[in-house]
Amino acid sequence: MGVVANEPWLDEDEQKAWRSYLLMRKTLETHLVRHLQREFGLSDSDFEILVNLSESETGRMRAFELGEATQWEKSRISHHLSRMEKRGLIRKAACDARYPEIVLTEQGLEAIKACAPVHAARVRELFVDVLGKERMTALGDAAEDVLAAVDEHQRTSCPPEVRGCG
Amino acid sequence: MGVVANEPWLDEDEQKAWRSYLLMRKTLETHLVRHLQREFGLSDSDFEILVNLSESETGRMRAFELGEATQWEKSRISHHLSRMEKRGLIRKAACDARYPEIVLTEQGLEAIKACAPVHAARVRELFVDVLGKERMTALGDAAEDVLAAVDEHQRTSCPPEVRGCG
DNA sequence: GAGGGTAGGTTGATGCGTCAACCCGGGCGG
DNA sequence: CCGCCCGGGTTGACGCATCAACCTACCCTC
Repeated sequence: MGVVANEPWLDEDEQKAWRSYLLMRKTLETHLVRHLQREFGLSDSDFEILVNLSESETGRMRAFELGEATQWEKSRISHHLSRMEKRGLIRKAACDARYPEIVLTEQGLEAIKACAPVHAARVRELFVDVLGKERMTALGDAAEDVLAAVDEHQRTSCPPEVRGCG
Repeated sequence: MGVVANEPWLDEDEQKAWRSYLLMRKTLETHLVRHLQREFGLSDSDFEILVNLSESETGRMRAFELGEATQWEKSRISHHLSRMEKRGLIRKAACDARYPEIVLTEQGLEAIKACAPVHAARVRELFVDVLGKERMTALGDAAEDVLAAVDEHQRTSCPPEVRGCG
């Protein structure tokens, strides 16, 4: 039907690059996530939480700190922490008499210690080493620029209540 | 706890670039998806199907062709097409006496015609123009390299039954 | 000290993505 | 003809992500 092809809102090169990016992004993520899941029984969300907890001084954080760190919505945090608690990866410790702290359990610590190096090696093999030092830095910078643009776009062209979570 | 920080499986620069990439990827996607959803009531999955259908000669494709085009699992295709049919964006036409063809409805066509230019403009603003011609091409090339590496990795280090969908 | 606002968190509904299991018809070896 | 596999497709169950609504302790102001 050529709805898009006949009115190229992105020109050919732009389309090509954009679609390559989309494909890479999806393929790489799917691949990494699948491995994490099959080898360690962890989802990428589990991994993200565990990384953040394990990087903290004490292995304990408030839920909303995790929210800031991960940029997730609070309800997502809440839901996911519940699931992780059921599986014994974390535990909620009521110390503040109000807001529980999220504590990394022994099991959670084992899990992250086991899978992090494997995961990192895979990231290195499939991304870091493929791109090489220079393109990595370039990509990092590019990412910052895009992030800035999105932030700007959020601030200027969205009514505040549309901006969402953060 | 410094589990990760003390044993840097990626060095500092690598981490920084990788995490910038992750953040950009998520932020950009969330932003685009949210707009698509709020302004047109379309999910990114809807959009992807509609783009593919609308780019075909006839506006009709077999489900498995859509599967190839999108790289989705067959069950995902099936589920999603059902949902889209319920909403009147597509329709299943039984022409082959066995496998139905997926047909773009009038409504589906309207939807994609309405949202594609807006979406493309946003992609341009937040991505294409931010990066500029050169970095775009560089990124496109980089994406191809990463894709190749993942393909390679799938072929070599995964047992065939783990490789998944396609 | 009563009312309102707000930040942190929970809950439920709904849509999406994946996995495993199944269905079904066509091709093929015996 | 029977049994088998295989490709295309559907289904159900489950975990995940988002949205909207709600709860609640604290703070502020009057």
